[in-house]
Amino acid sequence: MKKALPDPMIEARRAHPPPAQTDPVVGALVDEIIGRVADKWTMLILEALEDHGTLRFTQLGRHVGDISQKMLTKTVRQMERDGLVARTVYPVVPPRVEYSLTELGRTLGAAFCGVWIWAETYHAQIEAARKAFAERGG
Amino acid sequence: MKKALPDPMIEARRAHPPPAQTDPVVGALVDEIIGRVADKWTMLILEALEDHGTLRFTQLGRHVGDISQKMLTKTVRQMERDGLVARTVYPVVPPRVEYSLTELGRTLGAAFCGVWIWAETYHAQIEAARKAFAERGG
DNA sequence: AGCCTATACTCTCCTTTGGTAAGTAGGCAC
DNA sequence: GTGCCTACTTACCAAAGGAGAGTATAGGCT
Repeated sequence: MKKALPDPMIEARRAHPPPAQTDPVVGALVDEIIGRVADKWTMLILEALEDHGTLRFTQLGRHVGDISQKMLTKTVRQMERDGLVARTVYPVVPPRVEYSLTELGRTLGAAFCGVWIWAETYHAQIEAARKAFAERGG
Repeated sequence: MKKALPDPMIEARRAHPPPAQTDPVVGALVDEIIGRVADKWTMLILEALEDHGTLRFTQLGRHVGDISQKMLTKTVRQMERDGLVARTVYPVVPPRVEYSLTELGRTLGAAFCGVWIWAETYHAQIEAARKAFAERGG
């Protein structure tokens, strides 16, 4: 499907990678995106939609877990705005709204996949580190 | 949305996990870890230490960008607690404190690597999606 | 002696963000 | 009529986070 639009700056950077360093312009842009995408609720909603496909508002909330309706609405709207989720409204009563990942959302889900695997793999080490930290006086 | 009354569909799914699916106990644990690790500052600090190796407090802050000292202190301490960064204090005046990634931190950095590549690859599409969203009346 | 500098915080105040609980719309079953 | 269903809003309050000033103190300069 939609191939990544060739970004000349990124391509140039990849062709001549400075000592493992990003160029400042792209770096700033990327940091901005990271700031929007790297939050708890975005990641959890992404996971829920990845695992269960299309979901209605309330179902989505249940799968995410301890999220307030306010944050669910807000986060999902932000994700829609960023082209990560598709929101389909059926004009019926009672209302019916379905959420699913777009192609772009699925690529992000794939990117985050490594983080989930990491969490699954190392959560025991984190617990251990935390205990050690507490014991030497945090 | 707090208590999540037992949803029969969810329960059924947990009883018979589809292939390549996490078990609910580990899943909850993982979600908790995601909640701690998936925040803007943690990711940006991780990136800074990955790119530049050992850094002192003020240098780290400069590399991260627009972070307040309060959040830098807090986030870095949390990361130390979780075993992601090592904090070395030299008892000299003026004070000197060095931060670097632990082995565990480096594995997390590697896991997040995919997200940075995603952001670099797709930021143009996000901008486009946002513009389209605004035009059809956000 | 007195003063200044450097660094890694910490503290106080204030703004922004997020949670909680109570609406709201409106067709349908009763 | 009453109540129910669902996907939101809204009002209010608590918590998180930013801005800027303050702290400690060895060494250098005057």
